[in-house]
Amino acid sequence: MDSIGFEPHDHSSCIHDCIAAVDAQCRTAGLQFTPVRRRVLEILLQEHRALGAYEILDRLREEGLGSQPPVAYRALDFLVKNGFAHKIERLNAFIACTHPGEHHAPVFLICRACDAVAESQREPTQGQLGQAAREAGFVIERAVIEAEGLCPKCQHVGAA
Amino acid sequence: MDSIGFEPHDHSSCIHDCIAAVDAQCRTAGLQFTPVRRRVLEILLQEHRALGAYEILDRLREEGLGSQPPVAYRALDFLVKNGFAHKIERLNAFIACTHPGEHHAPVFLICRACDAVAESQREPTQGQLGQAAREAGFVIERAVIEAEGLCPKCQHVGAA
DNA sequence: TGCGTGATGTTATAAGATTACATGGGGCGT
DNA sequence: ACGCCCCATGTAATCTTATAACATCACGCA
Ligand SMILES: [Zn+2]
Ligand SMILES: [Zn+2]
Ligand SMILES: [Zn+2]
Ligand SMILES: [Zn+2]
Repeated sequence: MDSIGFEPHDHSSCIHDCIAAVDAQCRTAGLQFTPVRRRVLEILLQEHRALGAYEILDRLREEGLGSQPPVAYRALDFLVKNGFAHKIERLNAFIACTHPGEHHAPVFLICRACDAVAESQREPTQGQLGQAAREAGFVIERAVIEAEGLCPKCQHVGAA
Repeated sequence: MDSIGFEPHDHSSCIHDCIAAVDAQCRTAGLQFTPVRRRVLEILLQEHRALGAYEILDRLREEGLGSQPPVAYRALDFLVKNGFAHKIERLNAFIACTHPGEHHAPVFLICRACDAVAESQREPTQGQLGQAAREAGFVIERAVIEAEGLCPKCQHVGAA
């Protein structure tokens, strides 16, 4: 569960740890970490890539956990609103957060070849976006920062 | 047609100049700046905000320039591909470019109150996104950088 | 027990985007 | 002039993504 998602890691513990962390946070914050919500987060955690809402819904349906779009969207809304997952605007898809709960401004690196997505974080009010905003007198409340390109693994595949 | 879109400016000349610039560029590059494509760009230029494809299509339909989605999407594809317009992923909407033709990496500031959108530009491989990418060994090919918040005008309206 | 709040279940529909196929005009070599 | 290719456009149908609206249920609490 490191900040960058392209390196190999112990994935089963990655899932388990993250669920446990979110579970604890929900308890503390008085949020209901219900079966559907938990399952959706697990589904997202199983991949380090973004899943569309309807892909998630398909899996829920197979498991008898709900079959209509609002079921998936509501669970995703909950996860996103509370910082346990993020929406990748560029893909209209969702991904589990790799630093759940911490107040953060995520930055995504999306591999166009293998679809892996890495999450990093940066302070958005600093850097070039912050500078552009200050010049314009604009107050940033939320920032979408998503880069598309090739992850380390896929660069080597195509290159000689 | 300055880089930041929140300041007042001579809008009619802004439209005219931009169309003329794109027209010249198309001629140079051997691209067909057809009536539909021109009209879509004009429609986009009339607002400094992002328009959905179907909003554009509605206007085209009123003018008898085409009534089916592909007409709008094809014109938008042309404009986006050639750098005359941009898609705002966060809004699923499109906006005219304020520096048409120049090879550039746009950064958008979106006012959530009045929907105005300002385009600025920064070199994406520098700054914090570039740093995150380098740390991960990721090669950026394209970056979506969109900030939501309040423009200068709308900050003063809400505040006392 | 009765009430309020928040989660779910379900139907229908809105909004955004693409596929596939038909049509039509301009340039070009013959 | 003719046939051909390329590209833009016209049109129908379909697909994907997302939300609105309303019914139901379970829990905590007065
Ligand atoms: Zn995160
Ligand atoms: Zn990859
Ligand atoms: Zn631009
Ligand atoms: Zn504003």
